[in-house]
Amino acid sequence: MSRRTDILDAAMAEFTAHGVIDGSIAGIRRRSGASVGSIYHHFHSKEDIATTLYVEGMRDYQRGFVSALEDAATTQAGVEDAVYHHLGWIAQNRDVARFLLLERDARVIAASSDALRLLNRRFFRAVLDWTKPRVQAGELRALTPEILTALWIGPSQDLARHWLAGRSRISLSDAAPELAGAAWRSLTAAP
Amino acid sequence: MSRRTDILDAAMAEFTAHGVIDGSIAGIRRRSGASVGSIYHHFHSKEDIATTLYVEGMRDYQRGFVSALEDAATTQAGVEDAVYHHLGWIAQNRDVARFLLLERDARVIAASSDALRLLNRRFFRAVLDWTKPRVQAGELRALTPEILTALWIGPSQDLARHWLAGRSRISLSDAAPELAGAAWRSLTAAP
Amino acid sequence: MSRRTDILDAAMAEFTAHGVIDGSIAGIRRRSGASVGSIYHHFHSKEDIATTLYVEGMRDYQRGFVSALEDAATTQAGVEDAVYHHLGWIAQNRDVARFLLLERDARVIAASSDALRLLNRRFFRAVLDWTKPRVQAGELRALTPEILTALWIGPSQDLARHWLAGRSRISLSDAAPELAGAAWRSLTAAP
Amino acid sequence: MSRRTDILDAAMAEFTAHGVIDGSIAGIRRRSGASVGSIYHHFHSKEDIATTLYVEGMRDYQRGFVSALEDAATTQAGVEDAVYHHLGWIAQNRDVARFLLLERDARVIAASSDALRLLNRRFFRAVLDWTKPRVQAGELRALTPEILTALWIGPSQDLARHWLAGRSRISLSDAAPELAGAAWRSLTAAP
DNA sequence: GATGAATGAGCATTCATTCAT
DNA sequence: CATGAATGAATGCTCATTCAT
Repeated sequence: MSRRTDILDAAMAEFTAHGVIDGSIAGIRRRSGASVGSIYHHFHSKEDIATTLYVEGMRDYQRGFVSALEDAATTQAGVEDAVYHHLGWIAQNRDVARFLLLERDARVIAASSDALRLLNRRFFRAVLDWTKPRVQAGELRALTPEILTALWIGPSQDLARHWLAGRSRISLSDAAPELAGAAWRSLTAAP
Repeated sequence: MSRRTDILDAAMAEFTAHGVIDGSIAGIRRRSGASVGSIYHHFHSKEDIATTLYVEGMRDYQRGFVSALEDAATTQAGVEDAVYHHLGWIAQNRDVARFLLLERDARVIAASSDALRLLNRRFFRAVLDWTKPRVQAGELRALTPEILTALWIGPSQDLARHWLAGRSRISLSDAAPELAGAAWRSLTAAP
Repeated sequence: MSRRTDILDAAMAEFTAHGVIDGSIAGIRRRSGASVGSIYHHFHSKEDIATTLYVEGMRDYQRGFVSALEDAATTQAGVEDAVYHHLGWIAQNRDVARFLLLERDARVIAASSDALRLLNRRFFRAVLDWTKPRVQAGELRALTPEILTALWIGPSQDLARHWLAGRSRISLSDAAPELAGAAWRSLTAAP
Repeated sequence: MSRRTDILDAAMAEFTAHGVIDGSIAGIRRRSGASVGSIYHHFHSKEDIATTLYVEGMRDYQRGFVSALEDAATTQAGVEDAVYHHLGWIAQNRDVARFLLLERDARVIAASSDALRLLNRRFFRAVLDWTKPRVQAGELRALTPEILTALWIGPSQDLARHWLAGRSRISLSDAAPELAGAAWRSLTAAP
């Protein structure tokens, strides 16, 4: 089990350094100390490793997001806590976040992964289960899921992307209150 | 001049299909009809081609953005027109937009091109020149440039990203009014 | 180990036939039966292969030279035996010798190999250790190392070069007594 | 005519810097300012340029060598002056000398050149015409041409090679008297 | 004489993956 | 479980040479 973990850690570092496409098995081998054969004993392919990392990272992120919603006392607290979680999780998990947010190669993150598809379906369902009654209660505006997501998380996502790329001088936690407030206003203000 | 243009067009198609890293000179050759040698006669390297495309695309986008601001009669119109331009330009230039927004090698491209750096500096300067007096006049809130951008364009960016990846069922133009309105509220509403 | 040796043998043949620069990995592959990947598994680069051959050849030559000196009963025998060894070794190792003497990329090879630098330093030291006391004893003339080498080995080197290039009709062993005698006279005759 | 000369000068510089094989037409174009097409208007091929340079350099060297022999008052003066000329010419024509002495690629210096073959034949004939009567007169020992050359010029050649490669700390003119004297003794001393 | 766009064969090197031990 | 030698397709790029203008 240790070997497997070593390999995943090494792969995370390798992919962080070079991206999934340019990251090499040789690099993972060097960082992990495992032999090529051993890596292929634990994983089917490089894509398998990338998918595993992607899914595990995504699961962790989504779990926190849903928890933030469920633990919130009010609708406003839920909307805002989700933003705080988003920014906080990214700040706490720079490497994984960089991987989840900046890795754009569709072939690699493979919607081809059944695990990932299942994960996403459950996540969207959970978020929808939380928002729907609140929309019906008039607490949140009626928006299509895409627009709702864009208004809610889009700004944080944009800032995080620049921050992860090293192009932002302000910290995510400093920006959080502003972005959380804006999200709440965007999801509630009359048009 | 025709050859050079043919090559750029072919490269755009090739990079759209496979990304910059996996897109091959062989593919560009096939699509353009030019020989390998001819391609290298006109460009130094594959990255040079990518950078050229990137810079030309970015210039076109930024020009439209700044025009939207300068042509606007009021501050509100400027903020909203910029959002309309953002979404409209992406819808009109799918391939280029996909290249600018989804290309994971943006770091490589961005870092290597002096032309791009200059372009971006001028763009940010122009946008700042437009917003600054309006902030001082109290028409826009005083926000750090990063947060201002995130609130203004972040939601549109997020939606466009999903749309370009084929994961959105609503059209960008349908979403535009909502996002434009939200941008204006985010940049003006009292905290 | 066999594979590695096969590759070195094939490379020697390839470089003999075409030189290091024009000799190709494809040629080494064809001659050795090894795959491209296997060649690169054993060596870093084409230059690495060339350097390895160069160093091993040089080591063998130098070992014989020093042995000739150390085994000689008298100073005259040492000087002359070294000449015999020089010509004999070249005659016995045509391919390697051609590689060591005629390879125009010697500068590249020489400059890049720490192993080679070390080898040469030890060789010059060993030769100096043998000559120095004999100079002090008045058996050999006091000459700068460069001139000593030129007088001692230069004529043999010149003849060997022509012979290796196929431009000499006389055999090296036929010429040896004359060149050995001349070397001894050059290193001892009063100016 | 100027263009042709420019090209030859540029080629000399290019070949000096990179060798004939690695020196490129592009490099000659850059150094000469001539276009690719212009270069090919004046010369058939890269090899043609190399051969031209080689032959012109060789002609100049050989002319000086034969002059030294013919102008000498005595046999000893002739033998020694030839050595002086050899070292002096190399010191005065570093680049050309490097090209003539270090360029070892047989395909390039092309014994295939009729001009070069003719040149060499005449040179060897001229030298032989000078030595033969002096051998018959007992002034020089009876040696095969190869060995005679090796003893006469070999040491100077060896020293020059190291000097051209930058591996010699003593100047050629400082070494000349010693090498000239040694040459005379080698060509005359009783065996 | 001069220009430079075009050609395409050829090269060194990389890398995910397989498999015998 | 682990090792590392072996595979070979694929890639970006170079460069001497040709030729229409």
